Amino acid sequence: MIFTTTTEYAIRGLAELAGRSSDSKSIMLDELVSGTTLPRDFLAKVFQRLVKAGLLKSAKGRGGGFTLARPAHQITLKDIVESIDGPIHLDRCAVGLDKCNDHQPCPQHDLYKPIRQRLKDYLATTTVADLASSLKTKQAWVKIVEIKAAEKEEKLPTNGKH
Amino acid sequence: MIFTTTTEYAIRGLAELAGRSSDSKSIMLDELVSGTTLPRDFLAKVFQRLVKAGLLKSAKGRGGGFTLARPAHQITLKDIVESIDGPIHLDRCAVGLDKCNDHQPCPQHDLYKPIRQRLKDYLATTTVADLASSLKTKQAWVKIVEIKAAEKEEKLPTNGKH
DNA sequence: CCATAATCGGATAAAAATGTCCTCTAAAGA
DNA sequence: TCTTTAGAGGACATTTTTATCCGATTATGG
Repeated sequence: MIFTTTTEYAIRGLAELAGRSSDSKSIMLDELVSGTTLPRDFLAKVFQRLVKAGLLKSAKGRGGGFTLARPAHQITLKDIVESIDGPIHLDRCAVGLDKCNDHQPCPQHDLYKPIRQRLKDYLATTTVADLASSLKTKQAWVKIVEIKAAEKEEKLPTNGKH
Repeated sequence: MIFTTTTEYAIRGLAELAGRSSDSKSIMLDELVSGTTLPRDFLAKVFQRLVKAGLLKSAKGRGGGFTLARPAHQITLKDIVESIDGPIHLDRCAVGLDKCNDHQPCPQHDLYKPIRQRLKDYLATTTVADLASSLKTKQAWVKIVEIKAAEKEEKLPTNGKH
């Protein structure tokens, strides 16, 4: 829900990119996806689109790779979604009446409006920098859990499972 | 966004059903879709699922058709969505980290949470009765616009377009 | 009990989304 | 200049979603 698979790859890819390149060095795809579950070849296609949309810069050949076209805090979720899916059309009527829009609202339309507005705000204000930071925090979190699990394993060596 | 095509058909179909059967008489598919853009055969499949999910009752043969399995105000959007897509998984991390959930949240997760909660509330509180009422209001609205357009047409008979 | 009328359910098709592979092109460095 | 390295982009494969069709099944009414 909310995002398509392709869009999610774009989001994750950009978050990884922003998180890994401390300075503004370019990063290669192979490096970017290592340690993640991101599908290398498909992400390549997605990144091509992001390059054309102006969110990424790419360089061929040796020392090539990808860089953010502008600072991470200036790339929003909205930018990403629109680069992939085209203009966001959250304005459609929930009931599905095509002639329904902000100028000709149905009651349902108005009920849904505040939610839609919140979503829009979220998409417009959340940046790749936020995502990268979230990603790092989360990765640290996962690591801690793994360490604790390993410690537990040591104390219970009888159970050979996994 | 938000709903898949199939889910939207389900929503629209149920709204039509609730709006057309003043009492609890059953309605045939052909009658239901007449005057709408709902695809008859595909909706038939969708309705089969809703029957199995317990939202609709169906009757074969003469005098058959579909009825709501319970009062319109007791069928929520959530019920519909889950009948089609299975349990709603709005809880996935926006960043796409699979190990992220309410017990192991990442920062992004918490930012998105209030929106998700609002969406859930909307799905849980909006009923087929609401949708049917919205639909009727809207249909009346469209009719008024058509009439006004026709009046305008009479005053400008030179323009033969349409 | 037969003709009719309606959904059910299987088969199939068409379209869109997702995923993979391979060659071309551009850039860097020896 | 030649070789290596990286993304670009076309072709193709797979999967999922959406759509259509038709015979089977079930019920009604004469």
